[in-house]
Amino acid sequence: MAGDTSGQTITAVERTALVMSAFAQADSQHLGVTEISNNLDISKAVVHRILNTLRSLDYIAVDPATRRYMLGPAALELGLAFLRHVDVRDIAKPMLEELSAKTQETATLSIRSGTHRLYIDQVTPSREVKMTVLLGRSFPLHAGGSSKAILAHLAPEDIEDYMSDVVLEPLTELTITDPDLLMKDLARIRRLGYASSVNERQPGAASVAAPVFDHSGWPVAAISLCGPAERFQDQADEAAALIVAAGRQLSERMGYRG
Amino acid sequence: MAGDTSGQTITAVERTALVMSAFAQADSQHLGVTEISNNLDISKAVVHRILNTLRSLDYIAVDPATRRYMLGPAALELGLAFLRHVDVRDIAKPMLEELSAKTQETATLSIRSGTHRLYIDQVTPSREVKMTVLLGRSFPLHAGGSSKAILAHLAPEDIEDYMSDVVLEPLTELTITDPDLLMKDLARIRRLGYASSVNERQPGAASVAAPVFDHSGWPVAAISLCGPAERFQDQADEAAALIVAAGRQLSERMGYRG
DNA sequence: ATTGACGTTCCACTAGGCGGAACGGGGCGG
DNA sequence: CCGCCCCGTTCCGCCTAGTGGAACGTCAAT
Repeated sequence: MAGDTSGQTITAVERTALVMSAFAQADSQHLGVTEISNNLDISKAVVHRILNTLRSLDYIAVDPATRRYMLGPAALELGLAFLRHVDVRDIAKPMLEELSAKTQETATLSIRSGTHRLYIDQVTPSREVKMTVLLGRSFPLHAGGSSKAILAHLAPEDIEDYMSDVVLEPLTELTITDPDLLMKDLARIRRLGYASSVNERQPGAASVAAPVFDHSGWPVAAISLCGPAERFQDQADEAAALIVAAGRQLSERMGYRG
Repeated sequence: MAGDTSGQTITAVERTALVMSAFAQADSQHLGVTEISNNLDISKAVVHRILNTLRSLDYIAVDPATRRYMLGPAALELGLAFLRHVDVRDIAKPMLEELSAKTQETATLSIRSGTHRLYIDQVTPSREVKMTVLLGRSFPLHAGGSSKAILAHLAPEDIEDYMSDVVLEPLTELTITDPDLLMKDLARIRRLGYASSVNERQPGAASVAAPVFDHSGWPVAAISLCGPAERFQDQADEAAALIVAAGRQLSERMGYRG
């Protein structure tokens, strides 16, 4: 993944990026020229010129008293711009397409909204019998693969709250309505990294789903593969592996640091 | 001011910083090589090499389908690192909450970044019609309450520089674009201790803002209260008193000695 | 006073970046 | 369905602009 060396690069730029990363990863906010120079094995002269250049554009600030360097406001601007631009839907779209193409089943994306979750996108395969979900429709967090994938990774106290505040209403005959059973299932989901569901939310439908974490580590969305129950079961394992990988990749691109 | 050219610099690094800033300030998340090349007047080959280098270190991500570029997770890491080291935000948080609770309007915190300022935090009230600002978005120092509160308290020569170097671009129909009028307003702001603005930065929005001084006496941030113009005007005086007190308190806690 | 460590600048060398031009491919309109 | 156009990408020779070892100035601690 990272550290790809394909294509042409510029060493000066690479060094600049390394210097910035040194600040991002440092414990203390101040770093000195020599310190950076030693750590990255770049000559002091170069480190100084890089810092000086970045300073003129507010990416780096310098404390005139101590002559030490720290990150500047422009660095923050970058980070917040990333957050502003990150749109799960855009990023997930190509993944949904790939997932659907590979399995010939329906791939969906849901986001959490309080005690519910709602579908915000889907890609369906080109075949006669297939599943289609209702975009924008909201479902409680205890029924269905995507729902459980999110619920399982909330803070323990939030899960407790959900269990006590929300009545576990059944959507089908197979919806889990017993808190203890649900808790057990959630633990299993955390262990496996994905949730699976058969006829829980919709009769005749089965799914596997993985959580999507944002930069602060909370599950904000879920990505799933679903289809008609009888045929879907056959490839559930394969689908699970795919969905876990997709969830992980999507989380990374949302800024989640595993 | 910003844009200091003292000392030695590296053009490749400067260009890199400009490219990154292009992403930070862009409205859309995707930017193309040609687009950047034209805007910054850098040859396509160079832009491509810069992006490719940054990509290998996760500062930039590329959509393989569209071949367009966007900010990568490392950019977020930078921003979060900056926040970790800046304590204005932590100190201000409870004040923002109190301000918002008392007035039932939105309280914001901005910091200066060269000739701009950007929102780094906000607390919004629980009501249906309310104002929300875009965190990380940067605005020039002449438009809006928070901007003017900072500008007014810069060193006189820095204000002069700003007026002469920066075109007073209008963001709305009511943005002050006449240098003389702006100077008069700044004087008023210094006299009153707070800045107020109606429809200057955003149509339909009004605000009052106070500067926040660091230990060396320079305005590094601004704290504000803002809301929908018509309803906010009614309690502007009350809000002004609150914001002045908050600004003073925050400055003290940043090490400012009146 | 002396030392050492640090940030900063100097200077000659040459490695490395530069950019105009050519290439390849994907999308859009005809 | 084809051709056109535009975009991202790479090529290649020129030469500028970055490099880094060394020297300098400054400060703090000894």
